[in-house]
Amino acid sequence: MARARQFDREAALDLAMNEFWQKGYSAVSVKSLCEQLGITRSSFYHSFGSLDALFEEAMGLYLRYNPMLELENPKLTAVQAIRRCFKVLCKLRAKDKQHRGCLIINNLNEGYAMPVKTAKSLQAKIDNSINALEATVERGKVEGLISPAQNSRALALCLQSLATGINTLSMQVHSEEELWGIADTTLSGLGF
Amino acid sequence: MARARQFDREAALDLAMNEFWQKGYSAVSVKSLCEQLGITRSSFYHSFGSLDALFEEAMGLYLRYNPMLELENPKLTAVQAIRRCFKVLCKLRAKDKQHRGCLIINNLNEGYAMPVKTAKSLQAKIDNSINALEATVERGKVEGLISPAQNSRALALCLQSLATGINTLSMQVHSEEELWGIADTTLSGLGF
DNA sequence: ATCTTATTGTACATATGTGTACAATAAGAT
DNA sequence: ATCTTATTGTACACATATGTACAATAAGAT
Repeated sequence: MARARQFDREAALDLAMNEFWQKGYSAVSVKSLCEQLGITRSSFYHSFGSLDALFEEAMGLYLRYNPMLELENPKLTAVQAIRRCFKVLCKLRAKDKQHRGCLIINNLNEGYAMPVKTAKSLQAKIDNSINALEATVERGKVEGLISPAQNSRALALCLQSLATGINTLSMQVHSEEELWGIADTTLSGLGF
Repeated sequence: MARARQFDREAALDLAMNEFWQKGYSAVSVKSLCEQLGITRSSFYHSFGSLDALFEEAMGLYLRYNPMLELENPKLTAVQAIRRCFKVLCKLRAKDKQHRGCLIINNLNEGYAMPVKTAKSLQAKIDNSINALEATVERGKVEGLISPAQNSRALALCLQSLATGINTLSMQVHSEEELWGIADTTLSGLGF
């Protein structure tokens, strides 16, 4: 059998995720990551392939804690699920002492620095979110809690816009009450 | 008298603004700017001092076209001004063929790459926007169009969140109708 | 014509970053 | 004990980037 890895790959991925989150893709270099990890670039390229491959892995890890997953919660009605989803989001952002906002949204404007494939995969995450919201609105119509006269796509865009706004504002507005105030007021106004 | 400048300073500032807008602060270097401008770094440092001084100038130029300026329009009621402001924003973002979103918001997550002073000046722009919105809500109360029972700061945060959401979404949602749909629906829900 | 001085050109010293190549290492299966 | 092979260490060859220093340039006021 071959020589074993001398460093903790999970811990390295975790650190990388945090770097991309805080500083953004184009401010993260292979060199600086390796220095923080105490490994050589040689080890890095062997384990991760490239910086953008690592970035994709980091996005994957990040999305394991995605508040939008609440939308699939089978115990909740569509409207409850949407409200819960925003509640969880506000709690999560307020709890973050580093006020990092959202990794995905923070990196949307770094497209030029990435391989095209990576930039597209990033944008696809937003599309997925919009689609999940739209599906939940549709579910709300079936459940009779949302008027079928409403345009589901348009409502989903309102919700995605709200999520984006809260994520970004959370970098400067740190109080959970204020963040939830935004969500609650806007959701109520939209009929949720 | 001294030797005259050989390049167009305004044009250079314009190009720099666009670079910061499209690529973000940490993806812009003095070297690449100079190469695009066909000037030496020597000339650059003489004219602009440093990259972050240029960035501050670029923000200043950018904000000369700020849709939030509609809030000060004396011919409009507070509610009209707020709606107009979002209408102008949607039009502006949809018209941008490069889908750059908002320079200020795009760079909020680049704070780590900048001198602290510059990062703070960036965040102050957001605070200014929130304060301008809050003042307009207050004006609406005076005009009798907004209930005095409402929390002005909370409503201002809802509006700032909406503006942020639209700015960011505009990088992927290019239709003016869809963007305005988000603004119109959300504004109506909030009572504007 | 000369002088002043902002601007420009060129060079230096240094730091950071990338990607590859190849030899040395070591875990554990045979 | 030997062998296999992923991992690690070291080095090479570049490319990119920063900030400063100082001499050369040229516009136009005197």
